Amino acid sequence: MRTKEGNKEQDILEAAIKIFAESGYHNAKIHKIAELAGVATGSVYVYYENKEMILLTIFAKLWDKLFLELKEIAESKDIDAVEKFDMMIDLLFDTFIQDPALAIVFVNEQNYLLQKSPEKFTLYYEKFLDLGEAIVNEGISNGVFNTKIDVKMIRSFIFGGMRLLLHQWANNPDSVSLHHIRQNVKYFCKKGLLN
Amino acid sequence: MRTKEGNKEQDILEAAIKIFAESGYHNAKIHKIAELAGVATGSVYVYYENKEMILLTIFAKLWDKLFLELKEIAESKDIDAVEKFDMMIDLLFDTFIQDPALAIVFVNEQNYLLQKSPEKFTLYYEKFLDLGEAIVNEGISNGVFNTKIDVKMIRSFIFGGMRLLLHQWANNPDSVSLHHIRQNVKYFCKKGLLN
DNA sequence: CCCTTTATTGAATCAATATTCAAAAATAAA
DNA sequence: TTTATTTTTGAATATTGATTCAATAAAGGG
Repeated sequence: MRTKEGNKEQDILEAAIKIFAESGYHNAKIHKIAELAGVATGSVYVYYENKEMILLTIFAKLWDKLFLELKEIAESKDIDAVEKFDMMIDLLFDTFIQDPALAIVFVNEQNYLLQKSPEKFTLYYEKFLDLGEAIVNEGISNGVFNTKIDVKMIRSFIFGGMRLLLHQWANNPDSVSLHHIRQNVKYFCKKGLLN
Repeated sequence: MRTKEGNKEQDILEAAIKIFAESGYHNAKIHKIAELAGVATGSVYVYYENKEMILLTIFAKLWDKLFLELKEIAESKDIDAVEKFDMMIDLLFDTFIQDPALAIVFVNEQNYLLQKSPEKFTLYYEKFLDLGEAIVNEGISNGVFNTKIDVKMIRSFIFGGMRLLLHQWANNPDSVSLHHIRQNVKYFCKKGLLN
């Protein structure tokens, strides 16, 4: 009997995020991922069925985390909608500030996956956006947010805007502080949403 | 002497937009583009150096058009900043409403090109965003737009938000009217921007 | 210390497709 | 017509890189 040394599954995933971020999914070579992870090329296939499964795993874990944390926020009884909205923005920024490479992969490859195998994760993605929508709707019911706005649309708009800013930041983290971006986004969105 | 029949260069470009939209750039096959354009595989290479040049040409033409038209708007003396802002949003929506496939390619492949050969077209892209920024700055000088906002940031935010909405619409044009999207975007942004 | 089991390896395979190019076809001028 | 020139063709080539798998290594139980 031989036992597994270290956590190659995780090592490979982390290496893949870096390589995908650097070269883009389609130009990323499996042997480069293996090299960075410190394993043999073949080992990658012991842990992941194929290249696409690696990408899928990255996204599944990310959306899972985001969904669970936003759920916590959305369901909290003693926080008002405006505050929840703030926390949602923070959640996204905080998630990516810890891993710029993940932010790049997220922005660049999300559309590809959505096109390639929607059934596999449209679910998570939609569930997350639905929670965001619920928060805004709560604000509307309570009379703090504007009723003139189509919430489904604005949730996508805000999400798209944040995505682009995150991407720019992740590609060049020194050019602007994420804190500054975050402040502006919150200010702009709340001004747009509030009565 | 033999003369060219029709306009294969254009036919190929139009076919490429459709195929890229449908399969994504990386999964698009040259022979499929040729087939749709009604030419032989080899003919594609008579008109375009390689696959990437086709994509580059699509973007160059698009950005060129957008830049020139926004320039017209931005430089006009007898339109105020708020109206110019409106027209800018309209310009983007009008461009893509005529060609949903182009909208999909635009959203999906822009980041790839930006990463692959920034030098080749960062220029156009930046020039367009700069014009948008100038419009907002004009509104600030005239006291109609809010000074608390970082214009460079918000121009990206708005652009990113519109991009995502366009993408959703282009993938499923019947689900929402682009007119409705446009109204909401204008309303939300102006509320966010105005004093 | 051997044996069995499981983990790891990486060179060889193999499929996919972008690109090339020699041949064929079409046109216009002579 | 014939010829010269340019366009078009699509089968053949060449490359690349994902995936496989037989061989090797390590670990634990007996």
